[in-house]
Amino acid sequence: MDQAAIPEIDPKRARVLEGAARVFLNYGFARTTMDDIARAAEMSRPALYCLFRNKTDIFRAIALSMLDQTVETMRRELEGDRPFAERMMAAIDKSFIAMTSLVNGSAHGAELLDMKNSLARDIVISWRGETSALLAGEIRKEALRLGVDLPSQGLSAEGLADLLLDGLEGLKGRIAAVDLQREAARAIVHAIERAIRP
Amino acid sequence: MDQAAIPEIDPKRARVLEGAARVFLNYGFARTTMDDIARAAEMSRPALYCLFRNKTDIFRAIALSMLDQTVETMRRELEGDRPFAERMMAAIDKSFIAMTSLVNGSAHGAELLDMKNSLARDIVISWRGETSALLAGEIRKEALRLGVDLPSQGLSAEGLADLLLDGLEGLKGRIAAVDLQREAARAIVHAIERAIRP
DNA sequence: TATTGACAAAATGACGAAATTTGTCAAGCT
DNA sequence: AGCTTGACAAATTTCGTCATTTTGTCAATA
Repeated sequence: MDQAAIPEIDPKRARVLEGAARVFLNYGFARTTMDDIARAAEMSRPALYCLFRNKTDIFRAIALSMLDQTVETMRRELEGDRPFAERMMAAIDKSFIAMTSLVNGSAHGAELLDMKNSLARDIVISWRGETSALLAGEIRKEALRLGVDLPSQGLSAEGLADLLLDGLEGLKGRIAAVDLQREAARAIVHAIERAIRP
Repeated sequence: MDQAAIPEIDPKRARVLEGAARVFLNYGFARTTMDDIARAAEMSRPALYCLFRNKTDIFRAIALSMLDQTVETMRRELEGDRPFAERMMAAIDKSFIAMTSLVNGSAHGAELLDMKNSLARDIVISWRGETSALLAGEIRKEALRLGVDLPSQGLSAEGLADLLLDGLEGLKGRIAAVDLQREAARAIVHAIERAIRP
């Protein structure tokens, strides 16, 4: 929390991150120069180096910021006492699907996802862990509400959360239309719901 | 069936495919020359051109052959009247997990998987469709045996098969050890089994 | 103190020459 | 005949070099 919050509250850093994200999405990582980023953030190029060590760090900061925001959104949408499937779908829709559609609409979105697998691999792995734990907690809570002891049924909340995330990852690559993605996601949530019922 | 069988029965083509697969796994697609392949297949380079049009065709033929073999194996393992989960796990283990461990052990396995997404994209898509249909059929059969009407429960056999395949794809990337892969796969199958129960 | 213009070092791009690889022969072997 | 081969031109890749761009870090400035 602390490590993520301190850089976030600096408005200059935020300006760079927003501008850089725009440029990255339009030109891709390799084709954007620090000068592009400086102009997008309305400051001189050297000033960037007071805020970030280099281009890679900016990219990683963007990834961290977006993924943190995703987790935050997901956590918020999971609150409340609406039915399990409804909360899960809202969380998925507002975080996971929203993020992919943002990236899909842009020219170099795919390239940036590749970058996440190399330049920001550790950040993505950590995000995956957080998200998985968050969803697993929700699944565990729902099982408890239903009076089901998952382990004794040969199930694990973590395993089901991973299944959900892998399923979302898979459908993201296979289905282009957002509404069909939502529909497929709903099917996955429903399958999990049925798996954990008494 | 016919289209796949005709090239398979030619022993010379098979020799090329075996040799080329070895070389591709060691050096990657870009770094292997037709001469490498010819030597691995113990024939002269021009002779290759009597059997395949170019290097890409050889690669695609390897992909087609391996994936066809995977489907065949899966179909065979799904036969018989053993319990649902047992047959599913055997099918997954002998086809999907076996193939990934082959690729994982080799130097340029990852690169070749990338190639499958570009040079042989259509073949992989077709394989995915076949495999999905095969697994969906099995799921549908099991639901029928249990007297469960999937659509009326908000489930679809195809959706569950896709969930299974996406889950396998995901765990393949996340888990290195084969026995842990098997364990995670078993958890997915078990979740599906519970989802379709009455 | 935050920002800038300027500067050296490093990275990238361009481009012609050299070398390798490819695809296709006609000729040779069984 | 049928299959294989060495040889050859075309295409592609690699290499070495140099010009340009980009990066990261100053001291100077407002």
